[in-house]
Amino acid sequence: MPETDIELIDMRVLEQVAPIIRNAAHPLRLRILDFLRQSDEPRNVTDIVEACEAGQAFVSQQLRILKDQGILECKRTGSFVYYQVANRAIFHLIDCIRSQQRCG
Amino acid sequence: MPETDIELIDMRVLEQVAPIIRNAAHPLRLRILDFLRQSDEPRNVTDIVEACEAGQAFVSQQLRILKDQGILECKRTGSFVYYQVANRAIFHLIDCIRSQQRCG
DNA sequence: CCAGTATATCACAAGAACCATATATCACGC
DNA sequence: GCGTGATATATGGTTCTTGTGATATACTGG
Repeated sequence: MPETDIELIDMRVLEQVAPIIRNAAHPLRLRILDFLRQSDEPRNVTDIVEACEAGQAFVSQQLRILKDQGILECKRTGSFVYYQVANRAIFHLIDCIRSQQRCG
Repeated sequence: MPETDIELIDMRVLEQVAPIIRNAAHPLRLRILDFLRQSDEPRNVTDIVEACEAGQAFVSQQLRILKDQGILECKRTGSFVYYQVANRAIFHLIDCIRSQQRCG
């Protein structure tokens, strides 16, 4: 019975990481991340809205959520705001989904 | 401007996968999954409760959620119910967290 | 300053997630 | 059938999430 020497991930790490993953795990937000991943360059909000086929306000809110989690970062250029992925660990998630396409 | 030939993951796939990831992305559920991953053999509820340092009812609920998502499966042996990971894609998640320990 | 486009925020109602407490079921040995 | 340990479900208050419509702010060109 190998039950003594199991070392689990620190609960504090889990508590820190869970909301990040959880926040990424939303259809629209995954789509945004996928779009940015495929684009391979920063994209402005209008482009993202188009790619997502969703309302502007809603997309903007999702961008905010992703930015607050440190998943995205953005920079303003004139009247445009360009977003890109800041935490590349998220690419693991996207790539995993992409490579499986039938996880569940 | 490379914007035409971007092929995004099908929205239906994202809608299917998102809740699975979302449901895994919870501190206690991640801990359960981590524990089962490290154990490398099915574990009964009491063991899991101990490893998680959480209430029995609560853990049982989380197990149910994970099972409903197809992430876990279980088999009964006498009065014990043994759980194990059914969808090994989840290990990517765990391993990713484990290897980074400072995603965010 | 004004009009127009780009982006962000607010407010809200419906619904879902969280977690605890209490209670139920199930299997076993006697 | 009874008592007990193992596991599951019910219930409910609180908090978080979702997606929408309205509105605000930021920047540009004229």
